[in-house]
Amino acid sequence: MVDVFRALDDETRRLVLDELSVRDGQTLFEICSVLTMRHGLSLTRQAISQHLGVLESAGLIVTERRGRSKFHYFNPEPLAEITGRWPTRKRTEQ
Amino acid sequence: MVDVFRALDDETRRLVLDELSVRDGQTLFEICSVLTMRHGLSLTRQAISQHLGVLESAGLIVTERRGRSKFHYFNPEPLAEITGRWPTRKRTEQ
DNA sequence: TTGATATGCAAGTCACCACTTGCCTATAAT
DNA sequence: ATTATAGGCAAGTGGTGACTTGCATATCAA
Repeated sequence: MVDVFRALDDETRRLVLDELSVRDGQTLFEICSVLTMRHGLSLTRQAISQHLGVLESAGLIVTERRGRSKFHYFNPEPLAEITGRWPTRKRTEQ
Repeated sequence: MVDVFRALDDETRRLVLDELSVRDGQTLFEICSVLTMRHGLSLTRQAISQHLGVLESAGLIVTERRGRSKFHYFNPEPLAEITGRWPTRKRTEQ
């Protein structure tokens, strides 16, 4: 089990969420190629797969398997743990 | 320079922000004692000091020195980098 | 000035995380 | 059946982050 803060503390994982926000439901191979093409990342498929595992463990993505493909969907719900924990604007000075 | 995601990836630092949200402008010693008393942490003063340094480097706290005391204030502005990066609710299915 | 208070700096240790490598499983196509 | 595609598992490595320890600096009180 990985918490949302740990999951977000990695630029590669944040880029994965960016790309799923643009186009939801991509496969591992699609995510690999888009990270390579659009962000210049040169990571192995296994590295990306491990990142997806972390994101799924934190609840930030949910997956659906069809045949030999596995589709990944962005789930923003865990982000509420961050937005709800602290006030977002400065309190009035006392 | 530490980014906001790195800074938040530590429960001790998150607790510091919690406590500053409750009572802003505490000194290092005050933060140490409140973490010990209310959260059962047994960390050295130096450990807490390093955490405060990380939070300040990320812009999440600002400090003000008066005499031999240094007061720490919570600054939530960097949190906007998180809340603004991804949609907070699930997109309508296509 | 002497001592106590509040904080800072720097080196060292330990554990964890990101990444790679190598091999394996399952589904689909020919 | 054989081959290719899509993904999974596990061990090993390198680097970094959290924490401690020891010493130093600065401010205030007596």
